[in-house]
Amino acid sequence: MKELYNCDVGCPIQNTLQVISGKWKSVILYHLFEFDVLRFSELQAKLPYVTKRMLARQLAELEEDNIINKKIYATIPVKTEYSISKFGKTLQPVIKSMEIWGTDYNDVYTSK
Amino acid sequence: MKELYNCDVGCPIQNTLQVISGKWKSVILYHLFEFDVLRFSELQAKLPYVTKRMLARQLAELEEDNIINKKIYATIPVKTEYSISKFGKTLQPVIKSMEIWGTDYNDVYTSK
DNA sequence: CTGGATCCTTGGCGATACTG
DNA sequence: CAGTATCGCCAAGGATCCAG
Repeated sequence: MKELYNCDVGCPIQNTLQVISGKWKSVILYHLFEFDVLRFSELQAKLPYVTKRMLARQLAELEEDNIINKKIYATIPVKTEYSISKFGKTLQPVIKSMEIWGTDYNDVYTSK
Repeated sequence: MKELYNCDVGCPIQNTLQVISGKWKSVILYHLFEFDVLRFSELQAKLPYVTKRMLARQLAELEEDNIINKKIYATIPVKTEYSISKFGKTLQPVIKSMEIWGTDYNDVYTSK
């Protein structure tokens, strides 16, 4: 069950949070925007501090929300590929603005 | 202690998350961007589902990060005012893009 | 290789009471 | 009014094992 933001004051931010607030979702999306298609193991490599379990959960939620597409190759061993869905691409401005800010003010936290 | 996103792969998104990932921070910022100045009790009224304790913590963290300014009037009873700092205003594109997406895709989650 | 199921620990967070 | 302090619960999340 994913966390719910029950906002009764009609704050539009809440809708966005529903989708990207997961602890690692925006980072996952960032990488997927950059590389278009990534396998599970590749994502794991990019987020080494995130456990497999959490990564799988976050991916599952993103897929539930139709933000990403999951493609399973029934080879042996199995292979999966994740990519941003058409709907997911609408989030690009959000992720991009976060990326820009994070780049501009990189020093703020690395210097701490 | 605030949660730490220890990303060693140099993902700029992480910097942004450090600042706005708190459970209610982006919503707080959204309201502060809209109203410029808000008292503690006014923020409470806008986020009725957030406990006073959590609101105070989120505000304290935002102040620590120099995102918001806190002004205390030593009257009786005490009165405080919160506003976005100069540095905090650099986050406007991020909050704004979240607001836009949330508005555009409002129906996605309200219809569920 | 890509997960799911299970167990177990931790700390996030609510409830309540207290203070200047 | 605007918080802080203390207690306690429960769910988020880690570790490990299992499976197709």
